[in-house]
Amino acid sequence: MNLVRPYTGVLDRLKAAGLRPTRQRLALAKLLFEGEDRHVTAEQLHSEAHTANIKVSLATVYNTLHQFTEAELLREVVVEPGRSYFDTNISDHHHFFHEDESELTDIPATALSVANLPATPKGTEVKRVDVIIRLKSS
Amino acid sequence: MNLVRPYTGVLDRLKAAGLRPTRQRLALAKLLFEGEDRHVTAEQLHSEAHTANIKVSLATVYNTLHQFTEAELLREVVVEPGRSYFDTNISDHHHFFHEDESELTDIPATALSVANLPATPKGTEVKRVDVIIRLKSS
DNA sequence: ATAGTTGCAAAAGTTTTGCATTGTA
DNA sequence: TACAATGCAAAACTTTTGCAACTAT
Repeated sequence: MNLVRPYTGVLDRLKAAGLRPTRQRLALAKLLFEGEDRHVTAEQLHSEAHTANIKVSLATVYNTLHQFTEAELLREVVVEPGRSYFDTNISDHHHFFHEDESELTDIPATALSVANLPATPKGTEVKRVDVIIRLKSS
Repeated sequence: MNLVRPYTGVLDRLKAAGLRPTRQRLALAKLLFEGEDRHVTAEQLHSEAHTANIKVSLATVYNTLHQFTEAELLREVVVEPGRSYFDTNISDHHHFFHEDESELTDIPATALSVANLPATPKGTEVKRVDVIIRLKSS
């Protein structure tokens, strides 16, 4: 077992998710998944792609991010009005959100516990529990 | 003590917050604070105002909601990309978010506990802890 | 009167959609 | 070749800003 990351090529990952490895998709997947876990906005990823000489429109970046989210390769995190972050860490965990920097960092699920969850309303089930610890500089 | 709501006129509330009670502001405050606690979007409040024959632009609704939030008469809740909710309940509590209905409901702080909060990063302090339990129909 | 505040039209963002193009079987 | 999937321009949202008009002192 590889502690850094159970490595599978990005290509295999896309195939496993049932997504065609098109040029744009593969390029974006490489930017996202080859390296450390990260939290990116669509705009950030788009400009990275540009810098890396990958020709891709912002709309495609959005579509791709949503397809990856759908395929559970990414997780969408909503902490600010008018902007979504996409998290490459899809394991169970929570977030610090540093408001001054607009920056997210992970909190392992083991480092925090939510207890006494109230009963869910009739006819519903829990999809996910998000804990966001909002920080400000002190 | 009034169990329903420790009633102070909306006018006094605005004054106490240092906000001039202009016609629009007063009208929006009445819609927001005279009645049950609620979660509204800017668009919702704007259309309520229209229905109530209050002439106010959407931009002013946004400005007013943010001023109220700043003055701690409201709390902003971000759970969906591209839309903010404003909560008239400013006491410590958490939220269910029913994704299918795009609807928020309150969870009293006493009904749920977050334990073992990790140490906050150097130079930061906790501003708020948001717990969002995302629900789907089952 | 006038200094500060307010309210809104216009602008700026972010995100989604519709459809021509492309790629695959 | 046919058929579905893709990528992007254009459109649709939500939110913010700059400044003319207004208000309370």
